[in-house]
Amino acid sequence: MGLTKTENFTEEQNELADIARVLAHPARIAIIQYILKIKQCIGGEIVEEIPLAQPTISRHLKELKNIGVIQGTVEGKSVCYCVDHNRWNDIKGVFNKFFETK
Amino acid sequence: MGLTKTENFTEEQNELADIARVLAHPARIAIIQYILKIKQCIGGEIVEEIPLAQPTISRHLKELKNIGVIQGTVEGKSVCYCVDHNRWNDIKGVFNKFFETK
DNA sequence: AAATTTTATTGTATTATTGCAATAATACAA
DNA sequence: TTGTATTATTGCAATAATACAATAAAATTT
Repeated sequence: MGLTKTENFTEEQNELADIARVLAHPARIAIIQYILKIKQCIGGEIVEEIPLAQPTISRHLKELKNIGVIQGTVEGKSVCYCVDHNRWNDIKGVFNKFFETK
Repeated sequence: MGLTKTENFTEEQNELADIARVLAHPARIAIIQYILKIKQCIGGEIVEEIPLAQPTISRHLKELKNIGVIQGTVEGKSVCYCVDHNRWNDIKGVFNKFFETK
């Protein structure tokens, strides 16, 4: 059917799967790493850094914003992106908990 | 196109994305957690535990085997599944490295 | 050998994802 | 206001993923 039966699983399992889905693309990994490295940047820099078309980057940024791992602030014509470190730590915690499953 | 341009990204980025893709389904999370909890079990037990049809479970198990996080050993009519703890630790390491990005 | 049990594979339908081109939207500059 | 720069959205095509029914495959049991 192509439709995940989320209702059969716990909130935690769905949350982890949702985050993992967003991390499941190398461009999105690369975007996170780039922003972490240079602390903050405008969208155009990401488009220059990642060899994909601007609309495609825009979609990936949207997915990353959806799970809150990055945030974009409009600054004139540009949008300044940075990692939300609180959310980043939350996500770390979600994975750590999973990996420490006893 | 629906076709990820993996050639544009590093091996590390692709590896992390590949693992994340496999974790990006709550049933696969649930399967890993279940096997970790009871140490080992046969396929039929997983089919009873997870409310999805047997062929669907079989596909999820195949994905998990593909990244090596679980292994299945044929035992008579059944297949005994367990987590490959070496690979499990590798995967932990891949995520830890990512989350420690400075 | 025939029936049974257990798991894997195939076929099919449906939905999701990825990517780019074209275009829209927004803000600043001239 | 017109133009320019930057980012977001839409439309479309191609591919991937999810799920179940049906069936196949392999080993055990009767």
